[in-house]
Amino acid sequence: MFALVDCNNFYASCQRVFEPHLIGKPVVILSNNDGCVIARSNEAKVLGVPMGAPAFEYKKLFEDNNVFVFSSNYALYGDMSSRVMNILSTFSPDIEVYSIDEAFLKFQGFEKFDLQEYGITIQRSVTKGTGIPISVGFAPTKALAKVANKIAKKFPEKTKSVYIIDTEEKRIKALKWTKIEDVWGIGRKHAKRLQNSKVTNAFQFTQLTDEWVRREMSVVGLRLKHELQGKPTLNLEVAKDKKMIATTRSFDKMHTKIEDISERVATFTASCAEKLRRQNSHCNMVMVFVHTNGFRKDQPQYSRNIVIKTDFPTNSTIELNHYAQIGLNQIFKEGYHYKKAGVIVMGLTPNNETQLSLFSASNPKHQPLMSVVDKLNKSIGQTKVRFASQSMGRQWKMKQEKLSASFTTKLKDVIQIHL
DNA sequence: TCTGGGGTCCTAGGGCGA
DNA sequence: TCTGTCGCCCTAGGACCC
Repeated sequence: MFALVDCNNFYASCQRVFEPHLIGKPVVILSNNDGCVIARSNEAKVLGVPMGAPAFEYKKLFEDNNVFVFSSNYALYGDMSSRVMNILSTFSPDIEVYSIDEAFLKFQGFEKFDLQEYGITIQRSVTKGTGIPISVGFAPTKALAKVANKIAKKFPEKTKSVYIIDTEEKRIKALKWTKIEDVWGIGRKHAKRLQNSKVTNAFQFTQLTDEWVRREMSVVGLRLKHELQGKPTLNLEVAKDKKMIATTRSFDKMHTKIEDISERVATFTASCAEKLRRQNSHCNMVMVFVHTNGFRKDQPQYSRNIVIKTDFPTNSTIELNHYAQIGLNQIFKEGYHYKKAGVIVMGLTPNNETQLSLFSASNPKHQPLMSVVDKLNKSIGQTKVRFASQSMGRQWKMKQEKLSASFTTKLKDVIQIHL
């Protein structure tokens, strides 16, 4: 049996833990730059705030309905997430942290257990330990556990937020209830294609022939079909090193000069390099991209990316920025209003497995320098130590007008209780 | 005026050596 | 020497996830 544990409206719930007056009120969380809505409480969903809604379009609705609006606070969410995962890992040795707010747990040898009771115990422990409400779905496969979880979340009173698919009858009933576009692994494109073929729920999907599914949706679709039929094809995944690392941002306003973009690219590269070193990896490719604002149909559009191969594997900020700037210079075109840029490092290898180059090598002085920079930034606060290519004078600030305190990760933000 | 960010996996098609 | 075939590797693009 697998269980999928999912935190309810995770970001909104994190805010509520420290501001309990928000319970029962509509709450939304905005993306970086306070751009779009990326999380909503149930009350906000009822008001008709869709996922991904541009914040400026809904400003009036927020004001009219006293919606509490927050900028995203990843320090808080990340810390709360690890607390939830720590508690979950006490219930099964086999756990896959699937995302910031979800985890799969595997239960082998639990046949004699009353899973409904066990699920409720899990749920109470997490809520008691963190204040975050969760839903639990049990089923013989991961895809069915996702379905079970959705039912638990949709009918909290009836299910006590725990639902188990453990009979053929329950499986078929659950699949008939699940709309095809809500199935895990079926995105917009496939949902549309399936609907055109008169497949509107998950049960109908499982009735398609293997050949059709294989042809139209590749082995990924076929695996999903088998999973929904109750035949396990997916197991828990072990945490692996990343295969690429990206830092990309939209700008608060549009930029036309290469000096401005160049500074941003230097900062993004520094961030990628720092993440690389944290993962104990080197990379041998750097991709740089720039975009104009696709929403401004009145302006000329331009977007390009370029991949630069490094001469040797490296994780030095200085060396990587050298390549990133070469890339930027090749793709930057005058006369456009740029809204977004990013740096992605690829071709990652662990530090101890890097391929040496015959003719050139990473500057040996960089390693100790980088480790000092990382240490300093860790002890005195992120990005306090910067490279000259990252402008010191100018303040690039993300729009974060509604940022809450970092209640669990900054000493000065810890809530004080005076007795 | 204002529309996020960071990932993974799979397939098709071309280059290339055996 | 020329040609066909196979398999491997790489890349671009598409689809998906949160």
